[in-house]
Amino acid sequence: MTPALPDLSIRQLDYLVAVSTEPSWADAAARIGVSPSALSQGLSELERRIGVPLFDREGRRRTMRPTAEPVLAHARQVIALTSDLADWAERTRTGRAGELRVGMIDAAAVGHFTDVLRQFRDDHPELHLTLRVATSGELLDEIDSGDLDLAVVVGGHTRRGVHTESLMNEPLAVFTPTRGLPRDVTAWGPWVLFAQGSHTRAIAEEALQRLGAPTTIVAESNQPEVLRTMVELGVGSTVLPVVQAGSDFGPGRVIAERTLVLARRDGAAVDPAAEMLAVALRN
Amino acid sequence: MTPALPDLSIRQLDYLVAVSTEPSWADAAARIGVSPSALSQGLSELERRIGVPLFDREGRRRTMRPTAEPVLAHARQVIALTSDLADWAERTRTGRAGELRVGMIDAAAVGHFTDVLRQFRDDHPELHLTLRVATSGELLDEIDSGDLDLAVVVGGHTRRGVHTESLMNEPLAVFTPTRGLPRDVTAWGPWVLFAQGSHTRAIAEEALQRLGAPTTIVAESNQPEVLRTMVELGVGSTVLPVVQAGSDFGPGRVIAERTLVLARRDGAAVDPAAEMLAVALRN
DNA sequence: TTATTTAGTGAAGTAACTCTGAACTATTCT
DNA sequence: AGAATAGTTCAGAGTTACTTCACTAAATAA
Repeated sequence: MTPALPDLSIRQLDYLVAVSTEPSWADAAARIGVSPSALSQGLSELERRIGVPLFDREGRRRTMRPTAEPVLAHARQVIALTSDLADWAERTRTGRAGELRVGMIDAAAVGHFTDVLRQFRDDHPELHLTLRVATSGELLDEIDSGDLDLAVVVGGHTRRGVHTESLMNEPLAVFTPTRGLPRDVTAWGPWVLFAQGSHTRAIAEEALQRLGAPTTIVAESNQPEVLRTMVELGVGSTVLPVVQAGSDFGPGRVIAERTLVLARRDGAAVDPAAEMLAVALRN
Repeated sequence: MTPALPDLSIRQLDYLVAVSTEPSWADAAARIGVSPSALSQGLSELERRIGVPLFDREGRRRTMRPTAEPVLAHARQVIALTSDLADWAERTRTGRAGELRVGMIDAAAVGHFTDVLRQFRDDHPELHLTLRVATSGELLDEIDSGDLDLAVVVGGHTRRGVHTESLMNEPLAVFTPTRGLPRDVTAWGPWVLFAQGSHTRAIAEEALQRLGAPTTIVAESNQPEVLRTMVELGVGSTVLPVVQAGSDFGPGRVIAERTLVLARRDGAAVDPAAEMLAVALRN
């Protein structure tokens, strides 16, 4: 059991330092921006709480007694520490300090938001920003567990405890081997698609079914690079976000769209840095 | 102009440390001796004043976010410092630390209060006690200027700004060369007395005049040792405090008394150590 | 000396803060 | 599902800290 500490406030300590620095108490009060009376009462209260006489009285005037030196030293030190803390807080508030853990699906990281990320890094050189690229599902898990502060993922997932906000709609298009896409929808395919379990895969399949196309799947991968290569090899057609199709294919036939959303932990404190990045991502 | 510091109180920092230490906030509140509600509100206030989010909300529960680590470190440090200060205050209050500057006239230092001083030194080994022996006038000047915390001097002086309190009455007696004191008062003398300006000298002269004795003065000194030697050499008689007469003379004839008083600077804060010594001096 | 200025304290009133207790909500345990 | 646990919010009361104003002691000017 610790012997109850005196409840000193920064303000009181500041009073003490002020009267030790300024020529008169009135000056000290003025510097702090408080009435002389408040200063007088505040110092009386400080003296009372510490329980050791700090001042001698010369008539109506009080002068700091030498005994009070340790208290003054304490005050200076605590004020210096608090000043450092205030600096830290200011830097954190303005995103110039701290850590920010961001997750993005590949299309966002190397497609839509590359420039935003680069700019943000430049604007906040002292901020320790880590970027993790993974699937929406993984990223959402990490948001949920608190391992990420913020993520850009494919919308449509519903995760308890994760708050999402729509960022943009992104077209998904069919890309075929160089010979082109048949007029007859039932002649489309076979398919090389994102792996089972991927939300984008589900959107693609659903769109194909809606159009009446066959959904024979001959290969799967979560890497768009792999899908593109397979298409080039003639293994089949694919459905990809336009931004990930590359320039080797034609413009592609848009058959659906997916939404990219900003995901944050529900109820997580609004990290100032995270909020700034969020603003940047919204354009 | 310093950028206004957040007015954090020790109490709030204590809250933060408590929740970081105890398994639950309820436990933390209990340890501090405050209601859970107060803890909750106090931490919200702390967060608000620092201006940086410190907690994440898991539903209704708040958990400290890693970002808050610097704040926690700050809190620990300030509390440690304050704890040291509280220790110092406690030691100062109980006279186990600090400095005490005492003045005494010779009769008090080596006569009446020798044992009190020795005892006090033993009781307060960590207290830095300095003893200055000088005349009442000099000591009172030093009390007045703040160079002494407390002094034992001869009463009857009136010094503006010095508060005195009677400690004891002390007999002054006539001591003569070994042949003894004449019956006839007018045959007394000549005298070897304390130096002009001494209050005791004035008391002695006044008493001799009142008795009708001649006041021829043949030698002066403020050192009782010198006066005694002169009496032994037959230069004359003296008037001394009984305690300073030594054992070479007879019991002496008491003709007056002087008062020893405790002198302290008027309006000076009551130094705890000084007060303890004052108590001891009063017996 | 007496008047004036200066520095600081004290009292009353008010605004801000901080506590308690009660009601309420989310989470966990059984 | 129901009970127990943990923590929050709200309202009200008590405390604290500030401002203004009146006052006193000391220093300075006349």
